[in-house]
Amino acid sequence: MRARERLLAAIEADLKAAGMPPLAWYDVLWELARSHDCKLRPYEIEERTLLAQYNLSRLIDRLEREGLVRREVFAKDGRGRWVVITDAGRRLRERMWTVYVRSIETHIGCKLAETEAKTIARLLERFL
Amino acid sequence: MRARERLLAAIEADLKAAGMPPLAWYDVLWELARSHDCKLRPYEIEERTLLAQYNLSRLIDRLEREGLVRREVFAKDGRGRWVVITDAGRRLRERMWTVYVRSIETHIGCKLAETEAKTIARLLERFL
DNA sequence: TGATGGTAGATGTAAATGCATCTAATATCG
DNA sequence: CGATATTAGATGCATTTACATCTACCATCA
Repeated sequence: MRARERLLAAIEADLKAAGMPPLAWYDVLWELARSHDCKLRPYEIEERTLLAQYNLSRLIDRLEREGLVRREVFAKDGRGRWVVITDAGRRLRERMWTVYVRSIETHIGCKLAETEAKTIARLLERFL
Repeated sequence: MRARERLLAAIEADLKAAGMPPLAWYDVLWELARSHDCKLRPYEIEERTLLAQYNLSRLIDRLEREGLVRREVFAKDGRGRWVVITDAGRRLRERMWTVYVRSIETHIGCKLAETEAKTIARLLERFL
């Protein structure tokens, strides 16, 4: 819990210092960018990011307001929506990644050997 | 990050189901209860819990409003305060612990062997 | 001593979150 | 078919958090 607190604070600070939005934006944009058609249903984003439904709904509002994603109708089910990443969204994600990857290397990579990182991942994935 | 998300959600849910306040309250009460004189300076709580200063200040407001802690003057430095845990605070912490410990056992203990838990702790403490 | 800078903690305001609930659409089953 | 239940996502409202700044006090040093 504490390690996560420290690391997240450091990474968020790096993003902010580079004039970037919060990490949660990255997570959503990344899930969209790597998805099959660059679009996902809100509930799929929810599952992948573990964001709460009502938080995600509003986060999508913000992303949409910034032109990073677009909501489209989901024809097969009138209740559903597609969330589609835009070119601007894709570009922002890439720019965020250059900051993020450096941050990961600085705060995490240099403190863990490959095998150690794998060990942590193996043990922690039991909780998922 | 995800493991923490899942675990914290589960633990918070257990606390809430038992009619208890959030885990952050526990953390503060616990730091106070185990401190030398059952009192700490706000900045000490901040260091131990990693809560942000402005969040802690308001969390202490809430705890004080509930009669769980008391703010007292810190004679040696007029800028400082003592935060003192009250009997009610101590009792609440104990009641929270009975829920919390069960929650830890349910969600964590049964999924990790002692040595595995120690491995995680050893690796993650590099970030602290 | 008194100007300057730093520290401890509080707080106004804006933004985000949590909770409960709502709307609209679909699924189920008599 | 029609009533009822369920699901996807949005939203009103209260609480909490973030950011910036403030107040009060202390430390330093010319």
